[in-house]
Amino acid sequence: CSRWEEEKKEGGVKWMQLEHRGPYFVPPYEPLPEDVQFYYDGKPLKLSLATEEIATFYAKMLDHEYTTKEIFQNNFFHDWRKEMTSEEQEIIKDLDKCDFREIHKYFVEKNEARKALPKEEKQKLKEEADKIQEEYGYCIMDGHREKIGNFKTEPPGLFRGRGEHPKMGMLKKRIMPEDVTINCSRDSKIPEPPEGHKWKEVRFDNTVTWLASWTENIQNTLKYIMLNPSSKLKGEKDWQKYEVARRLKDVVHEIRAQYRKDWKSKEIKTRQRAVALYFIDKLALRAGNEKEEGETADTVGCCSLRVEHIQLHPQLDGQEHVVEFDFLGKDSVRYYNKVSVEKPVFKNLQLFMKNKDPTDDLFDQLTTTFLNKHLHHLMDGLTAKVFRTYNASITLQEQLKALTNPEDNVARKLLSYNRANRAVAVLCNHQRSIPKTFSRSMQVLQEKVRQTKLRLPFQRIPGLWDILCCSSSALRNVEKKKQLLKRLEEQLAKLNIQATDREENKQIALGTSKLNYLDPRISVAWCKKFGIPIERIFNKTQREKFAWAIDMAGEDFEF
DNA sequence: CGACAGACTTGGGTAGACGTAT
DNA sequence: ATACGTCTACCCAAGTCTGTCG
Repeated sequence: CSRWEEEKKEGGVKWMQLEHRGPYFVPPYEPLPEDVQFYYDGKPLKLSLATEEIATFYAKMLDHEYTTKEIFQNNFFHDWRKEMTSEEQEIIKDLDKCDFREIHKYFVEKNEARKALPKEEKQKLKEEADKIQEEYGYCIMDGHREKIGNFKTEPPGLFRGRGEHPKMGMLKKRIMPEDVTINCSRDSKIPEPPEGHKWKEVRFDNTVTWLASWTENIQNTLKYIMLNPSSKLKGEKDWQKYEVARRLKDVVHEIRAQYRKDWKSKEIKTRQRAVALYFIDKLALRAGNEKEEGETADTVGCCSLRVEHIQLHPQLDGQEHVVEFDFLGKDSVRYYNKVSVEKPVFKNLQLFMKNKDPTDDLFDQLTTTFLNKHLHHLMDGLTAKVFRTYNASITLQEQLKALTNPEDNVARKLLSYNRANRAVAVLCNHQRSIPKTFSRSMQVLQEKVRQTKLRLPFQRIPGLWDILCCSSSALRNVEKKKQLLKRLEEQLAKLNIQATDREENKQIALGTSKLNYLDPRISVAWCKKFGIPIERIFNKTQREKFAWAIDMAGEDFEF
C-alpha cells in the first residue's frame, strides 16, 4: 500500500517536483498536390494556403450528415471567409457554389493508401509514434515517472459539439507554442518551445495538477494537459472521492428524513431544494448548473429542469403519482423515465408548475450553489454529484450480493457481474447508440448456438449409453462420448450466456460507470470472494487506473 | 450576491490495434 | 495467414464545483 499512503501535503500543494517536455505539437499543414483542385462556380480556383487548409477541414467531413445542417454551414462559411484574402472574399460569396469533392476524394484515397501500406511500413510508423510517446508522453512527478493523459495539442479543424450545438462548424484554430502556458517546478529542466517559437508563459504553480494549458477559441475556455488516471496523483484523488461517498452512506438516512420534512416547509425555496434533492438521490440526476443560452446545446440537469420536461399523472398504468421525465441531459442524451413518487413530492410539483409557461424553470428559486451549500452543511465534502457516486456504488454492491450464486461457474458469475454493472448504468442513464454491426453479430452468435446444439448427440435420450454398454471397448467409447457431450453442453451454455449478455447490453454503456462511479474495491472484493481473476472484469487500463484498489481491498471489503 | 474564470471529472464516439476464428 | 469482429485507447466535448472579483 505504501505508494498510496505517502505523506499528505498541506495548503493545496499537489506536488514538490514536476518535470516534462511540454506538449507535442501536431505537424504543420501540408498543402494539397497541384492536381487536386477546389472549384468555385464550376471553375478551378487556387486558394491561399490558409484558406485551402480550412477548405480541407470541410472537405474531409463531406459525407457526415452534419455538413448538411444550416447552422454548421453558416458557421463554417462565416469563419472561413474571415481567414480568406480580400481577393478570395471577393470571389467566394456562396457556399453552395463551392465544390470540395475532389479534395474529399483525395483524402479518402490517401486514407485507403495508408491502410494498405505494407507491414514493414506500418511497423515503422508505429515505432515513430512510440518514440514520440516515450519522449513526450511521460513526466517526472515527485520522483515517479508518470504517464501523461493527453500530451498532444488538439489539431485545428471544424468544431462539432454534441446535439444541436449552436457553434457547430466553427473553426477551431491551430494551437501555437505562443498560446501555451507551461507549468513545472522551478528547478526542473524547463521544456524547450519548438524552434523559433516561445511559450506564452512558464509558471511554477504546485497547487494545480496540470502541466500545460491553452485557451480554445470556440467557447473561450481553458484546455489542460494532465496526468493519466494510472498516476499516483489521480489515483489518490479517485480513492478520496469514494471515501467521501462512503461517508455519505453513514448519514444518508438522516438526509432522507430531512428532505422529507422539508417537503412541508413554509419556504418554497426549501421545498424546491428538498424535491430536487429527492430526484438527485432517487434517480441519480446530475446537479444541473445553469448554462449560458445560445453558447451550448440546450440540455438540463436536475436544478435546471423546466416545466416542459415533466408531466404529472395522478394515475398511470396502475401506479399513483407518476412523474414522466423527458429531457436532454449531458451530451444531449435523452432521459426518459416514468416514476411513481411519494405523494408530497407530487403535490409540490403541481405547486411549482402552477401558472408557469412550459419554458419556465421548474425549480425557479433553486440554484446548484444554494443546493450544494445546504449539502455542505449536512456533511463535510458533500455535493450533489456524491449522490451519484454513492448510489451507483451501493447499487453495485447490493446487486452483486443478490445476483451472485456461489455454485455458478465463472461464466455465470460474470453474467451476474455484468447485470449488476448494468443496473448501475441504467440508473445513471449511461446509454450508447446501438452498434452498427449489432444485429449482424447477434445473428452470427445465434447461428453458433444452433450449430452447437446440432452437434449434441443423444441429448434427449438419457440412459442410451448405458444400454449400449456391453463391451469394454464400447465402454471406453461411451466415456469419450460423455466427455464430448459435457464439453458441448458447457460450450452451449457459455454461448447462451454471451448472447443474453450482449442483447441486454445493446443500448447500455457500462464503461462510464465502471470508470467513474463504481468503487473498484467492491469489484476487487467480489473477485477475491468468488475466485474470479481480476483480468476478467478489469482490462489492462482499468487495472492500471485501479491499482490502488487492487492493492488495498480484501475479500471482505464493504463499501 | 452573481458573473466569470479556473480546475478538474465525466461522457459518448470512433479509428485502429488486437485477438480469434477460419 | 488472413479476414473479420471486438475492444481499447484516444479524442475532445460537456459537465460539476470552487474561488475570486466587482
